[in-house]
Amino acid sequence: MGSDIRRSMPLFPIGTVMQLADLTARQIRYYEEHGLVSPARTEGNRRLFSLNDIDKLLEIKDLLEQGVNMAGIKRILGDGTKDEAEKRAKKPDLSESDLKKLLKQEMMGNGKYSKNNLRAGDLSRFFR
Amino acid sequence: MGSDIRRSMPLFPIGTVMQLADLTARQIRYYEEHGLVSPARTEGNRRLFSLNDIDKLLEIKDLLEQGVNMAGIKRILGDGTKDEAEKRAKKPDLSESDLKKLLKQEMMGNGKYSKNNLRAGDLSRFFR
DNA sequence: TTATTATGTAAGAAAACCTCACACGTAGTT
DNA sequence: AACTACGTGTGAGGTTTTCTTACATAATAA
Repeated sequence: MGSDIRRSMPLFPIGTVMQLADLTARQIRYYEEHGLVSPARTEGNRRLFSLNDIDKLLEIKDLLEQGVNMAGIKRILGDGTKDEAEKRAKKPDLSESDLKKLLKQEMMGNGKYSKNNLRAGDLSRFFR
Repeated sequence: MGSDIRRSMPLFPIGTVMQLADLTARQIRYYEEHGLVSPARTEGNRRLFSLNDIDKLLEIKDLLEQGVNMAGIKRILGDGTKDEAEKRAKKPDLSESDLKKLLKQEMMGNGKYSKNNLRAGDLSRFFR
């Protein structure tokens, strides 16, 4: 549908995203570094995030809080590439060993996080 | 409804608004100076606009393009005050003379504007 | 002509953001 | 215990963006 372009429109600077997702700039840049999000850039090289980006950041946060590490999140959410075709192609689902590792980690979920501003998926219903 | 708080949430820096509404920073600040919009501010005094603010800016732009001047726009849209009660109280509708002036101006609509990124009201359906 | 209106533009300062780079706590490994 | 890897904190130094203030200008109104 056409709302995809709206949801993928680069609108928010990192400061706004920090507040909306309750993440530090360091965290957000780190996730980008790992290819999980690929915010657009202004002419002056400032990051501009879309609603989709923010949704993804919330999912990342969620998974991290559940004990999943970067590698696991990459397998689950895929990289920030917009190429859907490639995304499908490169989806050999989790391997046995990967799955075991993930389950092992989720098993021992640590509860060291608390004040969430937004939960994953919330942004889907954020506007209108 | 509850989406009011979402639509009035301060999210966008002036740069983003400039692009969305196709207005210069000067214009936006000028309209604020006249009390037509009242964007929130960051701790560091940067303006943060809400979706409602942007909608209003688009309406202002629209009216200006139709030849209505600031005074007229103030009467039509009211100031940026969130006080709805006051807004209703101070609505003696347009006076005869005001109306005549406005109509006269709208009559001779000048067509010196062209590349609109968004039209007034568009943002209402912008998300989701 | 002169005043007003809406906008352009420039200067100087401050906030926000950028990219490194290094530090640190925790957890797992040797 | 010592070492390593991971996710994040923090600081330095630099660039971009935004801020206020002030003056200029084209078009309209008086």
